[in-house]
Amino acid sequence: MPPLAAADAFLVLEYLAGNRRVPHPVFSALLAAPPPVTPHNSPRLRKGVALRALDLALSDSDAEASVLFLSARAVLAEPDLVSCFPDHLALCDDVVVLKRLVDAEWASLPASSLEAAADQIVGAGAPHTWANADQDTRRKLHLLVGESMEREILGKLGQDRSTDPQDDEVANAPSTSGANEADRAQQDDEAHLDRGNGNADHVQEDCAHRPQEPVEKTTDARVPKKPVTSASIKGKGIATSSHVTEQIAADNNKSHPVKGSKPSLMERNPTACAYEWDDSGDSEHERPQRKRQLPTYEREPRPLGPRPPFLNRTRKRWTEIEEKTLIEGVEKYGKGNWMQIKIAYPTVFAERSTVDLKDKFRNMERYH
DNA sequence: CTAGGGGTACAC
DNA sequence: GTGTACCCCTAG
Repeated sequence: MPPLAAADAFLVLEYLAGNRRVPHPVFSALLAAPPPVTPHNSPRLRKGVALRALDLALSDSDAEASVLFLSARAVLAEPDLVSCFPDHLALCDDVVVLKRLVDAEWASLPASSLEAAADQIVGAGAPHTWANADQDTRRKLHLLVGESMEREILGKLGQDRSTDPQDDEVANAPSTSGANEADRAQQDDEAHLDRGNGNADHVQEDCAHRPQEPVEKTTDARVPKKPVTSASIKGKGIATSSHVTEQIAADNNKSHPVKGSKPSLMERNPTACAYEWDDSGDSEHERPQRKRQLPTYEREPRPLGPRPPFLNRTRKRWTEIEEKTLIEGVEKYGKGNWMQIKIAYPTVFAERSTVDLKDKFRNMERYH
């Protein structure tokens, strides 16, 4: 894997700085690692660093309140950091209140460039971005978000991508063509981006869940009798995310200039979701609005002994959309590349594991 | 990570 | 009871 470019490292660090679940020592190590990134490039990064220093000062559980308070005051008075804190923090004279104010500061951190860019592509800004994109940009956006998401976005715009011959050309190009390799390579980037978004929103704030329409039991989704041609993507050339993102950012800028002097592709996606590692939860109905408060990596230990059957997951029937997408994925990536398929359709398969995909396809082969 | 075996739930 | 759907476990 090639070393991270400074610009990419900055984007990652800027996001991580404001992610309170990333432990301070881990973040410090990342900050110290090459390529060097100056925290002064981004208000979020600066403030994240400052809040981490404050967190550290307030985190000694053994120390008395007065000691914590003095440590915190020292941080608040540091010349490099003082401009990052609002005045009322320095005026606060109670540790408990100060901790609450710090929590509020964490919660009010601005979105990172990555999140903001994702939002522009698949989030709230998507309709505007897509509506103003020319053919070339649209094709690149397609490569980034994937077919399912593109359909969703264009659906909102009242458009149909099937009328665009160029898109079809991209989608249907044979696996040996260079165009398709680029497709694959960029879809890899898309996948990475998507995962990043999910994580981002997990921490950031509300994440509007987009359930698939509850289509009842499929009647027409049929698996091809012959196993689908396996189109392995392993070993293909992979474009770096920075190449793709820079190009699209440039194109985006052309078609609709956005705020700031350095618009980025990686904008925030309020619709993306990530799930906590919690075996007991059914993610569909219990997603807190503000997730930034999550304090720790800890996870409920699984009870020992034999596990009662089907207590971990609720049984969820496959929708027609899921089945069709699975078939499409197998046609595209080949049977057996379940991880690739899951990554390629993160929204559709958000609640399906790779094993689920494999099992479902096996059942479809068996019984259809 | 994937394939395959096998258990349980559910509809008929 | 039977067939199917969904899920879990485990070996490679």
